[in-house]
Amino acid sequence: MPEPTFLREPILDWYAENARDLPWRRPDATPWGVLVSEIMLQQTPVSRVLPVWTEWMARWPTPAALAAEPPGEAVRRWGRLGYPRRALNLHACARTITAEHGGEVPSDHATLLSLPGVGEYTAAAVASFAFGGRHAVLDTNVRRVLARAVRGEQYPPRSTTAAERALAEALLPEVGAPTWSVAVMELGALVCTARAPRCAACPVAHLCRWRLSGSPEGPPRKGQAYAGTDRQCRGRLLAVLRQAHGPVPKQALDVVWDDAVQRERALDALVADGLAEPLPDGTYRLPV
DNA sequence: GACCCGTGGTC
DNA sequence: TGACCAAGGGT
Repeated sequence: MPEPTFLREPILDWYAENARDLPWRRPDATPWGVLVSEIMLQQTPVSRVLPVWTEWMARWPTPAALAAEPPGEAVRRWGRLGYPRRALNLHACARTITAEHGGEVPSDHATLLSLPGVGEYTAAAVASFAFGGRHAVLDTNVRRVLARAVRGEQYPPRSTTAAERALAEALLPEVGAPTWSVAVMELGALVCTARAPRCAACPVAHLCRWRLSGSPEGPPRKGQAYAGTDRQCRGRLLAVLRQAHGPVPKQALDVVWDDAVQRERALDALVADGLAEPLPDGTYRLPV
């Protein structure tokens, strides 16, 4: 395997020339802005996050501002970003930060990790990008770049392994770790893409082990079915609650999904997740 | 580790 | 056209 540190210079030079100008990367971005961006970006493309993030920052520039709202308002303003529990998580983050951390986003990895919806990746990303900390940032982009360039595989393992963490830590420079991390992520997002990698534009194509071995196709990976699932049903039901500006009669929910058994199960799950609230009169609304 | 959780774009 | 994919996390 190529000495992994050989990757650093070319990738950092490439990033200096090709980095996108994203608002949460600007010098005036706050730790809160970074945290909001990282949670919005979970499994969600940048292009869809941009307008929602901008609205959130204008409306709720601090954790305290969001904490003052009912959780349902966060869900409503989440729009169609998907995985709406993230909106609830962000709202809970805001209340915890306001109540227990003096209104300031915590800077250390362990405390970040204790916040709802903040896992290993997000804690490392916020500690790095908002506070300059030195942490291995292993997202799907980084994992794919390292799998190809170093391990010679088309795709990384399905779940993160100890070997991947060890490699990411070994690559982390003593100085400038956050820039290195965002540079690898950017390379994965713009060049070393999952489907049709643009190897002609890649600064490390000449030492990419996967490329050098002929870019062999790995086994096909099964995607998740969606049509007809509870997830799709939940999405339809929640869309009705989001669009309404008050309680909606149950009949308004019934008309968006035919299968009554599945519909009731999904609605119960939304209530259990705190995304919907049943009222005594049989209507439903976003949580207050 | 397996499975669940939304949504829309892409080839 | 439908399968795959996108800065994951929780159970």
